[in-house]
Amino acid sequence: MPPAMEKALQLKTAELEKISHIDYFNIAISVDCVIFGYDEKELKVLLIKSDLEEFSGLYSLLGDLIRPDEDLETASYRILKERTGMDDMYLEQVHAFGGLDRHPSGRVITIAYYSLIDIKHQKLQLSHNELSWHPVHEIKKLAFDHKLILETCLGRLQQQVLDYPVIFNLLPEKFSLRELQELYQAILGVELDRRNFRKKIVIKDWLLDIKEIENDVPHRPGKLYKLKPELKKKNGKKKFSATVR
Amino acid sequence: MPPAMEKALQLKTAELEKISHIDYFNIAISVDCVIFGYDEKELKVLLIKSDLEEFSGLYSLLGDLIRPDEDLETASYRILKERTGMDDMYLEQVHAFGGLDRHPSGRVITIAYYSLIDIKHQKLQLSHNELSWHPVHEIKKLAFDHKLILETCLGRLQQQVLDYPVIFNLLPEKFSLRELQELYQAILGVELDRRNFRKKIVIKDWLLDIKEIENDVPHRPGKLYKLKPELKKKNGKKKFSATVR
DNA sequence: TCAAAAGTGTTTTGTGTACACCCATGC
DNA sequence: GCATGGGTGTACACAAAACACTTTTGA
Repeated sequence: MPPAMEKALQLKTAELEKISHIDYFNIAISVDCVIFGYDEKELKVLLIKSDLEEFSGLYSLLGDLIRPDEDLETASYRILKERTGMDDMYLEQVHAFGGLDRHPSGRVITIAYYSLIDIKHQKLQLSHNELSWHPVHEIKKLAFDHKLILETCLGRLQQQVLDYPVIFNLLPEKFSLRELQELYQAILGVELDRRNFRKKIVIKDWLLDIKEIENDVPHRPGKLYKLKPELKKKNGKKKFSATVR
Repeated sequence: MPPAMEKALQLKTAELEKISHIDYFNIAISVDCVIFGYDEKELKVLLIKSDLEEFSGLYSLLGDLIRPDEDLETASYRILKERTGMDDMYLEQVHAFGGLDRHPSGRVITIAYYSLIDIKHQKLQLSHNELSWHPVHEIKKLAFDHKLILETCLGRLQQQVLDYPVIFNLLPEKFSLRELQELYQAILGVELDRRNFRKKIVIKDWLLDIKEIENDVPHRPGKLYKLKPELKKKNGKKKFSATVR
């Protein structure tokens, strides 16, 4: 018996004695990452072809079992690093999913995170050629309960974009207000008025005018902005002052 | 080897082979419930004296390991039922906590829920005399990482009370607007203007005037209200239309 | 000179907030 | 009649939404 299991036998909880102790360790724990990207004016998610027979032909989120010596965030960052080559990505825990039959091979409880990444970022290396980006709104069916997980994470993202400067993780460092507006529209699924959008963004005081303009556009170039550096923390939304309500 | 563990060996994940398979089952999973109540104009939480030596003298949240044959919500409801005698309580998942050293007896990942209950409800039976209600704002130290869990759940509750009619689970069926306002104040930790509060509540259209008035009050009695029955679902905030923002 | 998008301001409407008085009841 | 909270309305500030024209650039 491995030491951690021995240790756990010392746990005192109300009902522990009613069930064979070893059964409590028949549950595996995984992390699944919904990795959002933005390209061609669409919100996309990074998926992999499922390697389970039960789900042949279906795609699934990127996930892995949690190792005994790593905490939840460490596991998530490991998956991101392994799959994309990047670290220091924005990451946020969303929800735990623990349905009895969610995994065909056994009981697996998963903790879902979402992550935001610039698809065009030079460091992004999709190590595995079974990985591919899929437009979020065109996804019909995924392996496991991953469609539900995706929808839950999208909902959380939609809640957060209005109050916290997280969206910039989906854009290159320099961007125009048009690109930013198109991104909001893609995430929220609404059309926004250009003038009102600009006013609202200015009020939030997130942007730095870097005194450059677009080039290579077949029309009048727009000004470029950066996210203010002090807001650039990849994780920990607690650092931003939430909107007072 | 128990069957679920055998099954799990079939799991194919990127890094599985690098670590002894059995280690993946050295992680236990629990549920912890932050059970909020409201009494004497204070928000309270139901705690139990910790039965671990390491935490002697400290209180902890109510929790238990998840059984192999129950899903997360089932485990939470079981704990609520066992400890309070009530079922059909409002319950909401908040966050998973998985720090390596959060449990002194071994690796335990916990999924935190918060629950709302009317302390005065006739069916509430605290089965175990080590259970007691503690004012949330006076709690300084708890066993494990339960202080952090409590704060996280309180934060979530504070977010939700403004947009969803969840707070009524903390009140008796009939209540006055004064009681409701005092409850909001206790949760949010702010003073509210009485006239503005009433306007805001009326707009939300959550309340039913039941044409009764308080008695036993040493002043002019206020009107009594109920939550509209169609909003009374104990769980599933998805049923309420979220505030458009 | 045309196409495409940038940039900009005013009006209206709704919401949040601050604030004061009279009323009904129990004691 | 006094203490206590119940019940109500108005004015101001700010935010959100609707809406159109001129400017700049590349092709």
